[in-house]
Amino acid sequence: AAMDVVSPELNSLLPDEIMDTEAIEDISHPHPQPGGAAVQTELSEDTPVPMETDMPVISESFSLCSGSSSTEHTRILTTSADSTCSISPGSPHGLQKLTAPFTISPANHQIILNKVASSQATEAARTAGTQVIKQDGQKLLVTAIGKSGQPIVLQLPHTGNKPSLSQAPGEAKPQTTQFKVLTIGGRSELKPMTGGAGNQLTTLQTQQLKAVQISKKTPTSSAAPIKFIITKTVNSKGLSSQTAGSPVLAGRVLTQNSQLIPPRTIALSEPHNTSLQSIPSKKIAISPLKTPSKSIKPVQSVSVGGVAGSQFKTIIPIPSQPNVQQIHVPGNRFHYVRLVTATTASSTGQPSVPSTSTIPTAKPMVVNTGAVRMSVPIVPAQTIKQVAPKPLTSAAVVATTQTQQRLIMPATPLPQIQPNFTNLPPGTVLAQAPGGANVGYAIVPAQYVTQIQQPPFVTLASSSSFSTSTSVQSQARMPLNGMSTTETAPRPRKPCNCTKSQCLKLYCDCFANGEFCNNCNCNNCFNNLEHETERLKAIKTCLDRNPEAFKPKIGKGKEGESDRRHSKGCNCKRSGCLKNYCECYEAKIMCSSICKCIGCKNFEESPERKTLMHLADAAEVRVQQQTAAKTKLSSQISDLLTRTTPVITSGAGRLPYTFVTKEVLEATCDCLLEQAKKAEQTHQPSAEAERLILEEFGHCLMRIISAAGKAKADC
DNA sequence: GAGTTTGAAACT
DNA sequence: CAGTTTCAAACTC
Repeated sequence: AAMDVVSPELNSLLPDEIMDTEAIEDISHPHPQPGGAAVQTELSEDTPVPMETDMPVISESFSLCSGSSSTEHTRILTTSADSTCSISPGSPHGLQKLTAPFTISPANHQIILNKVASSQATEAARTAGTQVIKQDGQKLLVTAIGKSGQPIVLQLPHTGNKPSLSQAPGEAKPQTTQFKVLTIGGRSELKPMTGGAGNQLTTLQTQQLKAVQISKKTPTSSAAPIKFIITKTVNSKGLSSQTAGSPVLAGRVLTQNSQLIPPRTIALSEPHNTSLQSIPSKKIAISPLKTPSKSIKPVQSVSVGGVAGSQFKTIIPIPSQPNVQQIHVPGNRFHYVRLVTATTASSTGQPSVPSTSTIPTAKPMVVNTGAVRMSVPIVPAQTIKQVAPKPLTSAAVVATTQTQQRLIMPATPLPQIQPNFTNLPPGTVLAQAPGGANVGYAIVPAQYVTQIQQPPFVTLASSSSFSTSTSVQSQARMPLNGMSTTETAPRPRKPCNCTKSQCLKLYCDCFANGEFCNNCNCNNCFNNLEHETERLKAIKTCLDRNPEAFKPKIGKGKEGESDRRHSKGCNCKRSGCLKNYCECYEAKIMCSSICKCIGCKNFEESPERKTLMHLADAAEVRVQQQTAAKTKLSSQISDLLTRTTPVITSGAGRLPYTFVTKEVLEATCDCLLEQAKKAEQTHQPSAEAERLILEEFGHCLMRIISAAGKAKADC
């Protein structure tokens, strides 16, 4: 039996947000079959999954079905329960279906879906740019790496066969794993998989890397959590030779044939030697997203089932920037990145071999969690300040391939800290596997990106930073026109000025928002990677005090955004709730019945409030007008200079003739006339006179040229 | 920019 | 849970 990548305890504690942001599709069995384990998702425990549905089993093969049209942006991932994918009877954890909304960029068409049992495999795959998930000894590796139009390679190792993940590519042990190579038009090819050097990624260096990670959480009661991660990787040109040169351990990654035409239908079969039972129907939670992202086009979606049911569709907008894909999770202001590091299969007795030893180089892997609106800006790499390089064994880096943004997600566990995961702020390493396995969950805020400079080690993912507008600050900055700031240009968080709290208390806005301090003016700041331990302790303390500490204060009301209100209400006494001291006012929302404020004027009919709002509106308009005027003026000046100023920057510099102004011309003429008079007065012959005049003219020209050169030098 | 005011967070 | 203190942002001058 393979070790759980994520312990059941930890898994059960994982917050919904994590799943949401990961675009994890959960499949649960609504009607547990006799002899078959009921599939229950973690989300089903206490969180309704709106998109759950029953899915009939269509085939006995795990299949990925893409859209029928090559130009179609919507693709469907279909998994049906069969002997290979269903749970064996009596198995406490039954994962039968994998439904994963993920984006498949038309340009890359790379999908990596891994289910691997061993830690080495996990690490290896992770290093190789894949995500590994194991299920009870079963290994499922679906990997699609290649150029556009290349097939998706899926590998499904046998349950009984443990991958020798630590082995070098060349010494891969023969395995009876079978995988199905999916090609365009549904053309598939089933091949035996024997890990080896031949199974390597060979096209990584020339392609963009994107990944969508989809995992499934198992119910708390499940003894063996099952997680699926579907990763779509698109090689990025930015990927260095490191990536290219990194062999996939145990040969779990197959070389793509770049000559294939764009895939349309993807079918993945997963033969198993286990006596798994097929499940007639599945309850599939396609998307934990409570609300689909707005304004999404083009859209790529993955759904479970052979039918491209819209109800299963998770709409994932594809941003113009291939590497920027974000997930908008309403109600969540953080974006989460799950880090699943390798675990040691204790039950199997498989020796724990440091996977890193066999990994020649770190391989950046981008996990696209889907496009989202952003309210937390991703700071360009140039602004990266704090760097906390971590050993390869203790840190993972999430990176975007193009913007060079990286997230370090420290996987170093902090056993003594077991906070309420639901309320953990970003950047928190959630837990360590009970068995000592190195399992880390990291909730990483977008701003985390700014913490990292070096692209260390295992780069996992992601441009998926996002933040919904539910945070107090985001809402507070919502423009008066009602348009969310998340729709506009991202605005950097205000730097804090903490002096005594070490930025480890909720006094600090950065900390309170689950962000690291970045470009702040704080003193003795501990809210950074260098003080990971202290920060985690502080988080725990805050959560002990208030489990909701890191949740947005402004929750959506019953009727949606128009009815937002403060979760606790304010307690203002002297501000009349019409100053930014008031959290309600700051969030641009009315005080509600739960507020305990005194002398509140922040209600709908309040004349003071209306006046204030009008003033603010006017001020806003004024600022906008001024800004526009400045912009216009600047543009005009620039244009004027461009048109009136002669070419200066050309290779030869400003041309001398540009200095022949009217005055210069007159002076030159005067000089020439003076020379003519002089020649006349001295009774010079006409030829000599002409010579003198021409000579003077030459002198004038020289002077002009000299002046031009001097002027140029001065510039 | 220094000082004051304010209310949430932290503490008792 | 209430009262007090601490804290950093908001605000004023």
